[in-house]
Amino acid sequence: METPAYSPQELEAAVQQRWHDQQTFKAAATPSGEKFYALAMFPYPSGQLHMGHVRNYSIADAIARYQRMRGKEVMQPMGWDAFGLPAENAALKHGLAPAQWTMDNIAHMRGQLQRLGLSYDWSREFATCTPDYYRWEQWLFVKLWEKGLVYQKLSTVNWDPVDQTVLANEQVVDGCGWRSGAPVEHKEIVQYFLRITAYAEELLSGLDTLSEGWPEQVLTMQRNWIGRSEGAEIHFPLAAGDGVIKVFTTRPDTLMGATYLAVAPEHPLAVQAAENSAELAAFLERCRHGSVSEASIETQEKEGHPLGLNVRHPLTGVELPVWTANFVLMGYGEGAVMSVPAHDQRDFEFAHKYGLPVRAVIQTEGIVTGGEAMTEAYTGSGTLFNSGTFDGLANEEAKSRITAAVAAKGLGRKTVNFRLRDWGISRQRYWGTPIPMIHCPHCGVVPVPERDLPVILPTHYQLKDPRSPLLDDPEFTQVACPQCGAAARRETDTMDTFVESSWYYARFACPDAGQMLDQRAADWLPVDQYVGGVEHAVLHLLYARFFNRLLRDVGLLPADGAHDEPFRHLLTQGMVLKDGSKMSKSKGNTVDPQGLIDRYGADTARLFILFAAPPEQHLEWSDSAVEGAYRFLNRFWRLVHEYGATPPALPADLSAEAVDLRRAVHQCIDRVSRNMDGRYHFNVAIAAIMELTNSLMKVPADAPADLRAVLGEGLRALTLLLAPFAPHIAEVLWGKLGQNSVISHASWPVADAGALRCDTVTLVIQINGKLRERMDFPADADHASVEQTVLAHPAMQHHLEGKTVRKVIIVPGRLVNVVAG
RNA sequence: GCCCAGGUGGCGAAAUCGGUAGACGCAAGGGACUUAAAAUCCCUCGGCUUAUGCCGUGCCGGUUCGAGUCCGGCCCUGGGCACCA
Repeated sequence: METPAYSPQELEAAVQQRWHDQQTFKAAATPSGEKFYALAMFPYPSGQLHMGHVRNYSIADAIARYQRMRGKEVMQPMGWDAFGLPAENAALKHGLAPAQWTMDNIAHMRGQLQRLGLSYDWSREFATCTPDYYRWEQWLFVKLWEKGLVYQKLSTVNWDPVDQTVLANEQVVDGCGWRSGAPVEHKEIVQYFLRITAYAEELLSGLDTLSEGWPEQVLTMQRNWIGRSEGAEIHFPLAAGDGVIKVFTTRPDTLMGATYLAVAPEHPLAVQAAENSAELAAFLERCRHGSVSEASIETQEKEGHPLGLNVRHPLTGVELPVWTANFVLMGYGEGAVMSVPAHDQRDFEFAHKYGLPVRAVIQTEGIVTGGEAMTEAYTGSGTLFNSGTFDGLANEEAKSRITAAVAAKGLGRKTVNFRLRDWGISRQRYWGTPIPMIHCPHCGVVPVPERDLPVILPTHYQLKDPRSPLLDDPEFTQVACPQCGAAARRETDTMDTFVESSWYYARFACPDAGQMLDQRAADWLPVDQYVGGVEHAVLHLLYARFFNRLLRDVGLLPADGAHDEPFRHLLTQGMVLKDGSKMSKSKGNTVDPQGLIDRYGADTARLFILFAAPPEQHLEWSDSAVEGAYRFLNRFWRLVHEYGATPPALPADLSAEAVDLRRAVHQCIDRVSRNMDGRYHFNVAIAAIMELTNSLMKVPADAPADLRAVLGEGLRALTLLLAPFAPHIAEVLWGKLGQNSVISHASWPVADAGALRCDTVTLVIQINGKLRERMDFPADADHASVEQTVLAHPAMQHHLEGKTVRKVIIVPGRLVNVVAG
């Protein structure tokens, strides 16, 4: 019979229609068996699916399909992270409403995703820009405000003086506004903060519970981000007048070496001192330019200026000058540092630049500390000197002794500091969740009462400039105070879009709930496998871990310990690179996957992208390698069709050749299974599938019945093994092999231990670690007989001529190394 | 600047524990089939020298019978750095 051509377009459409009609991937409201919640990070609807999406969703779907075949009850949802800056940019550019642009993009991208044949339960889909979703964020915001977990404080933003608007770090290009080109200024405005630092200890200790399921790299990054450090808070009294400058240090042992203090340019004392010094005022003004991002602050030239005031050293009473420096961060610790040039490299460089004294107080053998000969700071451990009563102490011991001495004078204490800062969630932008607060001239800041939620974001504006249209819309801003009824003004700031992505995974369990979450969230959570880009290793993943605890603490998730962490296993996929750098919409170096899918079909696109690199590694894009995946699917298609329908039963007695082929079949099942289970080395799994296909293709059509039967067994196994990667073709070929069931719900094959057994092993024979020979041995040969056989072998005698055998190392099943000299 | 990764043939990569370096695929070259092309199938494919040899996993050094893998020190590339998502 003629083999029909493999035409993926029609085939995939038909299979997708069947899945749709049979609701193959719809998950129950509540799982009854062993549940598996598979989740890929939901996309921002930028307009076009890009390769990163295809990779992300192919990986997550392969996992979901594999777990489904392993008998788990799988739920895999999909939705849209729909608020954000690009919608405003696009709206400005094209004169559209951001809502319209966003919804059009969602419609288009939904079609693209559906074309990929991902096993989603589409009935759970939502977009975060709809009031049904963001209203619960507003509800939670008010709850957290009442609990004191939301508060207001001044914070620095990038300000474009021409466009009169706040800029995102991304919109600051070389220190200037991206549209206006004007030099960016720092501006302090009142913003809302979520008290994530109240959860710092728990977010840190929770990482220990994830050591099995999360990549070590991500855990390390989060630990460093939270940055718990033990040290001391030390107060330096002002020499003139009342008051102290508080500093935090992890090195109280070096206190006797402090020669000056440095405060942030925004520090109140710096601002106050500038009133009497034009030069200082000019310096502070210079510091007010450039991006506020940490990267730009840390890489700029280190500069400082004296404030013209002194503090007293808390122990010696000696007066030390106070400087301001552009590298001191207002947001970390107290916005001030004590400077010990001898034992801190940045202080050392700063002191040399400005001629400030260097006083060494820690010494160790072989290192010069102090004097002209010192060329860099000594930051290691050692013994104290130049330190009065502390001389001779080991520096670790000195930390607690000096802290105690300072504390005894009421000028400090031992403390724990975190690098983690509270999360500022106010955005002076339009396209986001309105912050549900009202500013009343009499009552101050008042939350919107629950009965008035949601505060709906108007969507009818046409944007003309970057300024938020909410500011100029009296229908939105004019409101009566919920407390006193007086005329009040509605808050026009919106929330950081990271808020939406911090709890969507929970909402997917109960997308239609009449409250933020209901019991179904507890039933489906935690997510069993989360898949997304490494670029989210810190921010998104930390915020979601924080939110999950907030949800627990307002009673929406059980406080049973099993629901503290939102994501049990995490796979951080590598980026798709083009020409060596990240493929991203902002860089404009994207490759449109649509052409790939149109030409070769979804199965080829998926198979190629999973085969090209292991999921965690970066994938450098290349157009040329796709053909190979397509050729393989064609080969497999022909092989199954040429074989025909239902395979015959396996005879009891198999020829040696059939036994070998059957071993290859079961080795393949074993290899693919081991590379799937928890490891997800898809590229190796697919290579094993290709390898067995090559072997099976060598079986001739007129081979003996036993060989043909093993071939049939192999084809059935291969089709099952291929199903997570190329599900459409697997579905059709499964039917071709005489199976009536849907392969998506078929059982994953299990390797037969008997078929894997092998009577002989090939050992590699080395002399001094260099490969010389290969020899076959019975699988159960003992060491003595192996050694004897190897040394007696003529080739070995030749190699060993004139040498003395000193030792023979035998690694069972692998090699023999003869040490000779 | 700080934090985290990665570096293996012409290319993407493979190598549970320290034990045959380069599976599988791409590209390339040769051949079969064909009037021809496409498709398909077969063969070769790290380097040097053409050997039963030597060298080879970014660079330098170390541990070991044995190092892509472990240790120390560098170099290069990528990602994150709190308002891109």
